[in-house]
Amino acid sequence: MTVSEEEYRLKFFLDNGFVRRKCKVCGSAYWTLDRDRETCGDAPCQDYTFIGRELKPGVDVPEVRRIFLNFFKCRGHEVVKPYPVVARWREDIYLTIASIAVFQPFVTDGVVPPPANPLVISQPCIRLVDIDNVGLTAGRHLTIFEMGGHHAFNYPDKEIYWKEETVKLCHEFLTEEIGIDERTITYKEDFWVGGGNAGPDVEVCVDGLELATLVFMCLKVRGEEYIPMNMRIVDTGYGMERFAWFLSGKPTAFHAIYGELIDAVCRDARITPPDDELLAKVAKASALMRVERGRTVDELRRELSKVTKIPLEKLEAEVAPLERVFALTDHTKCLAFMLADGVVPSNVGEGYLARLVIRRALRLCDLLRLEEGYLRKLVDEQVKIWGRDFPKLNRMRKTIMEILELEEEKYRTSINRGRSLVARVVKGLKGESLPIDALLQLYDSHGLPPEIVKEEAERLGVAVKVPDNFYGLVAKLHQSARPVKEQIQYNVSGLPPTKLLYYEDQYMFTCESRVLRSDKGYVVLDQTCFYPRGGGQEADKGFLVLGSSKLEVLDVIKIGDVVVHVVAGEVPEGAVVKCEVDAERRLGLMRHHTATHVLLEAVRRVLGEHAWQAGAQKWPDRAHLDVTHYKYPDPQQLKAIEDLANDLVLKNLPVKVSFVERERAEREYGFEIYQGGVVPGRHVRIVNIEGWNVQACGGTHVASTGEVGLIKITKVDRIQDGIIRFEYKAGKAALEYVRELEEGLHNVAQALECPVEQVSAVANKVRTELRQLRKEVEALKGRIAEMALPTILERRSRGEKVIGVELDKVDYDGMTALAEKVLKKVGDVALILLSKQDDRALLVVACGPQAINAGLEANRLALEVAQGGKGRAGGGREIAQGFVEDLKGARDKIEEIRSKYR
RNA sequence: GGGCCGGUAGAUCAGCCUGGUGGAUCGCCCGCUUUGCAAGCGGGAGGUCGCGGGUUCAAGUCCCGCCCGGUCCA
Repeated sequence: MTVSEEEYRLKFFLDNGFVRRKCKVCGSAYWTLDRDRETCGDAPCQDYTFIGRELKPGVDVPEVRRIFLNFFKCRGHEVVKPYPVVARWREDIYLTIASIAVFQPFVTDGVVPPPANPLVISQPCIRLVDIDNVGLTAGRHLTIFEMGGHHAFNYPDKEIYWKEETVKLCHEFLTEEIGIDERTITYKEDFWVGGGNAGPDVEVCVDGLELATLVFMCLKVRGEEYIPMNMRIVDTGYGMERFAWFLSGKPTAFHAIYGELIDAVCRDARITPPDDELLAKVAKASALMRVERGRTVDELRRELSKVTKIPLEKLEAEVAPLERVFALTDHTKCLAFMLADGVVPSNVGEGYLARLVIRRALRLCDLLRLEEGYLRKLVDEQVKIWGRDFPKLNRMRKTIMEILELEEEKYRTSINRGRSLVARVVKGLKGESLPIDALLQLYDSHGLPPEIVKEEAERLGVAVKVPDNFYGLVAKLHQSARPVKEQIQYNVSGLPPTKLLYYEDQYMFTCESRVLRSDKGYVVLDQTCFYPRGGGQEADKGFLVLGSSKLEVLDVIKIGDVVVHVVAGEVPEGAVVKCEVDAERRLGLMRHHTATHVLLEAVRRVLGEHAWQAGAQKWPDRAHLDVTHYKYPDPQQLKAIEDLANDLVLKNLPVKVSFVERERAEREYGFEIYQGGVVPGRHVRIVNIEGWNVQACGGTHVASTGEVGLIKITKVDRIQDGIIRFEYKAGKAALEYVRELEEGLHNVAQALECPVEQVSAVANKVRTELRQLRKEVEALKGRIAEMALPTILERRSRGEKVIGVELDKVDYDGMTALAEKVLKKVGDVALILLSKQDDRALLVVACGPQAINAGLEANRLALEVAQGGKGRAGGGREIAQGFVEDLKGARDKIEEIRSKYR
């Protein structure tokens, strides 16, 4: 995208004596007051010149935040409270990655007005894409940071402010409020694309550090094209941590953000931090490094050594441990926020991201030789520090600690399992070094980081070469196309929105409607009381009645604003039909839907606020609810949940449904209303069980909780790590379920011939008896087989080398046991056993060592006998088995062999 | 959601590739030995080889489906 220079030729720049220059390093155009300036002022075109300057020594992040918010408040902006770091109102991203993310997509699409206009916010943001670089760049990269943003939303009919005012505000903030020399400020021209939107922007840099970006969002990205938006949005981002770093003049941002915590961790890890001079040198140089994804740490370190002329060994020894401390403090703050917002570690979704950060942090702890449980300790410190401004951290402290303890345990067992796995792989190794394939497999299948494998393998004396592009190779393993979801395609263009009668009266099961369109089994009406599949609720079934003909409704779907009835047949367009919803079925669905809201709240109250709905499905006779939680609930908790839910049913509270403006609903009830996922539109439908639970929900509900009837949890399952599924039944279906259980119990009692009260005792007795009997049978089989033993030994002492024995209804096990006993005593016989069954005879041939030497091999003999007896056989030289159908033929064959070896 | 790995004695695992008598170590029980001990010696108990189907004379082993666990990626 080429942007016209005019986009940046602001009156503000021209009036105040700014000149436009091109950076001699990167070639970017920028505006400056300093006519002698040669570079754009951003890293890596120049290094950091603010380190050690101490413009405002001792300033920290809360202080910067306060200054920032207050400045813009005084200039007409309303201060908006920060949103969660988990972006539950969005489907396209897991985490809040920028302050503007808070207002996407509904505000930026013009669907919903912003909470204030203009507004200012300091929003904690999490970005994990650069996690590898955290610590290496003196704090330019962080997983968690606060983005200060002043935003103005300009509508076609209402202008707040645009480029001129934005840059002016920024400039005033930097110079008047912060006290930066205006000649050191550069405004670099740039074009920004992200989140489906785009627009020109200027990067605001001072002394090598980009302090803010001012984006003028005015385009929508449609494939290859940019199309103008109706709205124009001022989207600014000021790095609070960067300001703190810049103002304090500390060697790294981590010192500015965490202060004494860095020293404390260094002490705990027994690290002597390098002096500030060395640190400053490294920090300045890090500004010049091209830090991109895909470049390895080793590579960067080598470059750093070259730039600073500090020997690589010195860097490794003195700087690397400190960088790990930086990364660890960063990761622990990130975890405190993620977990406080209710992320439960898992192998899927945002939970996986949490686990990723936890595992990296634990690995850092190990590298720093910090004791077990240190991660928890450090996160606890972070909760204390940041909980002052973000009270939710304190509220969730107990849950956070519990989760971290469980995760550390999992990590340790996983690593231990991994170590023994490495030992096994090494043992099976023929060559000297571990192949890359094995290394990849250990990581991909068992989560073993290559360094751990290397460490363990080298301890066992096997060399390991970890390729520089290791994680790239891992990525290669996962190149596969994703399957496309199947969906009914039906063109509804030209049709008016269907009037949704099920929202006007949830108990309306019949109505009269005009047929707007009918073809290929799809019928669209002007209005309907049929509920279409959606929000986890199954579609209604029933009939469309026209005169004497009844058309069965098989499915109902909603495409845009149009409800489409899937039927077996056609109705004439323009006709008026009577809709008849299967009322009994729909009532079942309503009970289960309301039961779901009731149960969800019970679950959250018992398990905690981190328990978020991760999915739900309602059928007429059952439902399930998936919830994020980190361990299997114990029986007391389950009982408490069930009790709580049923208490609420008995209270018979009204279930109130209303349409509310989105922003009002969010303000009044919080993001907890989006448990079932994001719902589109200006107005959201709010289902309110007063005093209990409020949800944004499009489903149909009963009018009061009493109508739900009994709620019975039927099964609790861990469907994924970090997600548990409750299956339950409500109303008549619950009764039916209990009845079935009762019937089943009676059947068991009858089968056991005991009273119902004693089934478990009797079942236990039967089980132990069965075990005993099985053993006894086993022993008896051996004994029966043994009975043939004296005869066999006697025949052998008479000189028989091939001994044929016929048994009756002895199975393979018994025959094998006998053979074993014989061969234990004498090694020079070939034993041919036949055991008569109903329609055939089993055959086992066993040969002792001397017999084998003499040419008597069990498998060969067995085959011969089987051939003679119309059977089949096979096996090894010592023992072989098979069967024969013709007993006489087998006997003859055995006789033949006997005579051969007499 | 997809890929990969695994499920065999109370625990950790071998056996599976190449089908033919289910094993090792620790733990447990009994006995011996020792002043004592996480010790030593001897003996013993302990298994629906995750579940179901198929192939085969024969399946822990091969094939298919399912369940459970782990792990990586989105």
